[in-house]
Amino acid sequence: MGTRAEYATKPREQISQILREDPRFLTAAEIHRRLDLAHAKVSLSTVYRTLDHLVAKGAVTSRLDAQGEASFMHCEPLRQHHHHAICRTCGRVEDVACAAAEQFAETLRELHGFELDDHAMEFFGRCSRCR
Amino acid sequence: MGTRAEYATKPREQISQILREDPRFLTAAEIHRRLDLAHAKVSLSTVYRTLDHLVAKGAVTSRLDAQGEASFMHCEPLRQHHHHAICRTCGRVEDVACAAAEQFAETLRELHGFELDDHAMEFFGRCSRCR
DNA sequence: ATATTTGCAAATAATTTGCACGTAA
DNA sequence: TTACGTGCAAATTATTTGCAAATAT
Repeated sequence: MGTRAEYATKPREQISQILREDPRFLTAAEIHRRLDLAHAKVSLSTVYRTLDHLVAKGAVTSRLDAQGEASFMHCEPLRQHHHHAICRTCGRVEDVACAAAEQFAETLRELHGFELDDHAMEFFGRCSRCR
Repeated sequence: MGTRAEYATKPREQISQILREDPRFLTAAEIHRRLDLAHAKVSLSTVYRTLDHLVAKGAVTSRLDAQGEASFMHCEPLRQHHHHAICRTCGRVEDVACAAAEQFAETLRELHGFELDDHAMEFFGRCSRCR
């Protein structure tokens, strides 16, 4: 019914692997470039469709970078609510537990009468390796 | 020298006014539509250029909506660092003082060795009027 | 066998740009 | 008068889509 069959294809496996091996947000174009380097002939539209598929599946998270370009990272956002700290130098992403946000929700309710139902937070700086 | 002259033109005044009168993030297309309704004949490219100008001036803030489309709001971000609470029902935006973020920076440093130099936070829910 | 996935080329849609003309100073 | 701004049409760029061929089940 609701769920449909899912085929294990080479492009999907290759794209998943690229994402699993690199904890950074990559654009469709960057992934396509890496496939080229690995001599995997996958079209750009397949990259887009596969990424959509992985996001729908819950295996990958996407965000829009500063230029408004979509980028993707291997990350199960449904597992536990958390945020990301993105290193400006190496691009590496670390998961950050969500705690302050809960507290913030309380503040918002008290000061603004605003009932929170979602939030987005991202942090930028230098990770411990790059400092 | 560095700074260049700035002319007060009708399109700029009209666009600024639209933004000043509505505390919501509006897309270029939406602003263009409102100009039309007001029988102000301004081209869409002028809307884009004017918005860029206002952002560069520091009078307007922009963000990318969920679809990746740029939207703009009258807001001087340089005045004081703060965040936004966006009402899902009416779209009205309230400024939220940044305080928890400072505290969060400390947590990040302790737990991850991550040196924070910027952050972005957005909150979604129902404002006091819409609850 | 057949449902799903892919490649290719063409279509979209937001945004930007070149350039000749208009306008504020 | 001259630097700055605008309109228009064309270019750019990321992303999506139609469809026929390929592939996994």
